[in-house]
Amino acid sequence: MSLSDFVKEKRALTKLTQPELAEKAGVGLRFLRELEQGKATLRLDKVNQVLGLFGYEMGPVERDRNLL
Amino acid sequence: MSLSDFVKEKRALTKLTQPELAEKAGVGLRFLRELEQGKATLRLDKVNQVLGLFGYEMGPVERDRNLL
DNA sequence: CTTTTTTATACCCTAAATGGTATAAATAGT
DNA sequence: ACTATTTATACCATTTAGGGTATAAAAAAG
Repeated sequence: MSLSDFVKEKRALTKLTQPELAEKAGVGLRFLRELEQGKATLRLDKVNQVLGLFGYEMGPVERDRNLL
Repeated sequence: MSLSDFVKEKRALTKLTQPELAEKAGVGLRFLRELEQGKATLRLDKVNQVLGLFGYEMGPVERDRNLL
């Protein structure tokens, strides 16, 4: 599962809009959209601000192992 | 285990110097050093270029769970 | 269908991340 | 001890990510 899908799914589960999630995470709306659209050149700390709301953070995982 | 420690450990196991790893990964030496020193505002794609050499990539993981 | 809400796209601007290089410090080897 | 190798720090220049905003498209609600 890609990072963008992960965020989209978590946001759907919490029933937040993009502006709401962006505000809660303390990131710009522009950033959150690029995150959900799979932009590769994102800043790690900003991604972590978003994942933190869901109890997650970015870390090294083995490639091509699909988690669930 | 932090990302910086993860990279330092992997690099030690492969017996590469920072310049060697940086070159193999296609990132600047400056970047690799900041990575190993725990800088938070790194670009995700650059981090992935490094982790890729070790068969890893950045992905969401539950917080406070220590892997190994 | 129409209206409302949500999401996507397209700009501009500023801050800062990255690369490069040169020097200093630390570590390893003899 | 000294020397060679590796790593850390400090600077400059270029590129670009991120914030903001305005508009357009799409989805949801009525």
